[in-house]
Amino acid sequence: MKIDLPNHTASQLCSDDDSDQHSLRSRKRAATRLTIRREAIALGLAHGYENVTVEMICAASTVSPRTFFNYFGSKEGAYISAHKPLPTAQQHRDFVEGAGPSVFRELFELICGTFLAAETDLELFQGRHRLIYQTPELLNREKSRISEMEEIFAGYVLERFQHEGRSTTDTPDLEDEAHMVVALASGALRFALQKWVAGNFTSTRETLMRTTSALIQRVTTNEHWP
Amino acid sequence: MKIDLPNHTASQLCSDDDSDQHSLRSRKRAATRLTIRREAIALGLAHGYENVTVEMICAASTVSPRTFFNYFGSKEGAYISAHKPLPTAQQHRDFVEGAGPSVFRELFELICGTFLAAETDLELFQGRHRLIYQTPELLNREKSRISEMEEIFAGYVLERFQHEGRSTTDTPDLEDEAHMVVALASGALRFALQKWVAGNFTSTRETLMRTTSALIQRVTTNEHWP
DNA sequence: TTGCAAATTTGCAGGAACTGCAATTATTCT
DNA sequence: AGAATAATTGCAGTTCCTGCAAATTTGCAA
Repeated sequence: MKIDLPNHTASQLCSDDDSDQHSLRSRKRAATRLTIRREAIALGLAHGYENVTVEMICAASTVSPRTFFNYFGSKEGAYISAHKPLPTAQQHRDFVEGAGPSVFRELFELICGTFLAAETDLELFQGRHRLIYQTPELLNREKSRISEMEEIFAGYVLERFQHEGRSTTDTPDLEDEAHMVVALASGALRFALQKWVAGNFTSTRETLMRTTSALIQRVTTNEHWP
Repeated sequence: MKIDLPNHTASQLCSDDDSDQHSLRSRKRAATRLTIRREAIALGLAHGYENVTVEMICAASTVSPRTFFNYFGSKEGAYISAHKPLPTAQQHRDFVEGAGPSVFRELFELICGTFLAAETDLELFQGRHRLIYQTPELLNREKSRISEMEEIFAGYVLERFQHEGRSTTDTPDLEDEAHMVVALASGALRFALQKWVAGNFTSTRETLMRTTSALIQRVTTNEHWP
């Protein structure tokens, strides 16, 4: 099994996808990857992202620069969230075929669920989050990562619409409608995530859901349409 | 007057801001800048962004590489939209103090007006647009540029809320609410822009407004809240 | 017009990110 | 153990980008 081909064109950064479970090899790889990430973030937090060189990171994690690039493909790669949190086929189907009354609520739950499930190492997550939000360049990357996710979820919403019997030929804007639903839900998620991080990861998902749902409602119903 | 300090940290790319009007100097600078942009985009369209080197661009526009970086600070700089289209103080005030019934509509008009007013050279605009949307790296930049704009407009919406008497202490989520309003309006704008470009810049702003407004309405009113 | 001051362009040296290639070392399989 | 496979590494080279100081151009005033 070859490591992470630098499939850089598609703005792929890297994946922690370890399809093998328990070979010495894959455990070692996972360990190395984690070490590099940790050192990278520690250095970034200590000296500021732009003052950290790949060489420093390598020195701190005792790998060669070449190996660093084998793993991450780019300096940023070591900083940007590893997982592309995709819903399971099951979650996907449930959402598409679910006929609940509120697309927003269900979409939000879907995203929430997928997103939170993916993050395992809280400490790493926090460090990365702090660093990203104090580094414009990383923040930009993060934002575009998020907007890639949004594309995907917009696809799901579109599927759901079609499953509800609405067709693109019938409603040409259907795709745009899907995108806007996602934009709104995503705004809500950003909000929720901020609360969650600010509150040190304490509040329950249920509480967040309630608050957020109220927010969406307020935004969209205070409006007097022309 | 010094040229464009490479204020690169704040993800500033460059500005075509020519505060002087008519000195030979500034006209020459403007011309050079335009030439470089044109050549850069032409080369990008011809060979693909990543296969174009700064040296090629320089050769095509007869400036030294060092001068290129004096102008644009980065390779991307020559490709990403130059203007940061900000509303005039007048437009800003009108929006903040306007008490119309639909924030969305007025925000959309504000953005639309500011945005379209800024683009003068249609041909350049089209070329850039085409190239950006076929180059992931540039698209990311563009997206983050857009989300910077969104920040700004979210600020305006917040001001408007406050002008309406709503305070942050009263409603802690007020800022988030502003962001969500912008997210929605921005989704609408993206939609509108796409139509506009696809239709070869023919449809009137009024038509777009109507279609878009209908879209927003559909998204937010088909919803049965929990 | 001439000559000085300020703005602009340029060359050069060098740092840092990144890639391809081939050699070396470590793991896995038989 | 020994062959097959995978991971790591070194090295040379390209490209982006920066600082600095010298050369050139332009604006302006005597």
